[in-house]
Amino acid sequence: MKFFKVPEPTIMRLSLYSRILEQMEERGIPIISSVELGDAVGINSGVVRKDLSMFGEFGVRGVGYNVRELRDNIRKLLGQDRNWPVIIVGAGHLGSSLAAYPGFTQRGFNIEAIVDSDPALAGTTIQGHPVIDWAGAEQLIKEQGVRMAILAVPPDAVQSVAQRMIDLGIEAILNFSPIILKVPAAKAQVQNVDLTVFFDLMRFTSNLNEQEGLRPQSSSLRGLAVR
Amino acid sequence: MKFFKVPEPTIMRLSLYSRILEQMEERGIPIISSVELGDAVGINSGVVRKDLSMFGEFGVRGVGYNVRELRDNIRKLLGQDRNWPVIIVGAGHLGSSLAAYPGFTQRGFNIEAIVDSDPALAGTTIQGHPVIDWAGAEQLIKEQGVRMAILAVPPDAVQSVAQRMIDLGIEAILNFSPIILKVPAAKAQVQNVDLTVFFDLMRFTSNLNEQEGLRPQSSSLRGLAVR
DNA sequence: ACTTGTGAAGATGTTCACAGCT
DNA sequence: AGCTGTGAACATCTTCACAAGT
Repeated sequence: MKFFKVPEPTIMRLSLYSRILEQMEERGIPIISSVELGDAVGINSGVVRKDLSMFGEFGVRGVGYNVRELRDNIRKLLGQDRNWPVIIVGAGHLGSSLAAYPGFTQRGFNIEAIVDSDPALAGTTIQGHPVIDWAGAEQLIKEQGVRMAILAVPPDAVQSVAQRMIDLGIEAILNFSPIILKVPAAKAQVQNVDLTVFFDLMRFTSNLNEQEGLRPQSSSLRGLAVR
Repeated sequence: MKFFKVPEPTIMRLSLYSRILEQMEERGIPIISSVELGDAVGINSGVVRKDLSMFGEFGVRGVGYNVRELRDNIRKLLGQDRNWPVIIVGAGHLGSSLAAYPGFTQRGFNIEAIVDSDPALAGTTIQGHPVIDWAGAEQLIKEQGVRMAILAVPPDAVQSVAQRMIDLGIEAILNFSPIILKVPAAKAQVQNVDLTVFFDLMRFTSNLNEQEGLRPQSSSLRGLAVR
């Protein structure tokens, strides 16, 4: 098996392409060009072609890409064509909103359950997904071979919850709490998604714009020294 | 006023530093080195120094950085020291979970209200924040000078809601729906945060790991051609 | 005529290593 | 002795522009 390096930005864009292609297919559009796909996700067409050419030759010169075919290939690349059992930890607002998102199932994730330590919640359902306690989680993870966990728990609980999940055999963790979760790389993979960062990012530019008037957005930001 | 380019990753890391420093201060730690700060956010100390030196000379050679001083400077850089009135659009799960996040207020955002088109919700409160209708939103935005909006609405509503917000004078939009919101740059700034991308990113690596056994995570991913 | 796939050039971001200061 | 600030080397990602294919 021959592996090669793939830029992380490429994977993130594949995810975007995948959704655009889904929409194109629904609308019955058979062919799409790299320019159209690029416009749809807000990037240059060359990036699209580079990204795709990395994994194979999916297009036809002079024509474009077959929408369904490309979608299927990307789905396969991202693993969207298979069923991934997932467990959500934390039945609060964020956990619930993730559980409520329908695109989840469409994209190959299967929410097996939501784990919560509140005994009052165990046995209930949220958006049709059962809420279970830790004992139930242990059983479920073993039985269903769950490998991915989504952490939507309060910041102070993150580290211990992550450890507990790893002990139960979880291999990949997506952490939504505003805490940088660190776990020995050999134990499990962690992806931290810190929403507050996006707020700060947005504000940083607003803050500047205020000082020089609103301007066209550019990918490279500008700063202003403190003194 | 002298502006200079700042890498977007730098801003995102400043946001992380800011929280770590907050924690350090609470624990009464007076001084921190670039190595310690780097470890805390999981990066090389050189990056920390580069990031900070961009905005001024905050440290003391041979000593380190004064925690409180550095925190204050970063707060100022990111605009966390001022009060930013914000409006959340969409009183669903995601909107509610954002409204529930306490760190929001701590970090200089003031959630003025949650706008929702459901008439049954107008007049109620979510997490202490009033839910208002569009008429109320118009008034509030004008009166309070609200400039930032957080969109947590269903995908099909995003584009029209964004337009409506811009018409009401909103200058910065943080879009959480899995749709790439596009707005003329001169009208407003948009930051799209597509959560599904993170899921796909995580799965991509899991998908590969499965084929070659779990490995240490590395920042550069590897791929496998489709054919 | 049109659009892909891709090497090469360019831009951006990161790491290194050491001079400079306490 | 220790840690910052920073130029220079390096790595990574993006853009360009054109040959190749239909």
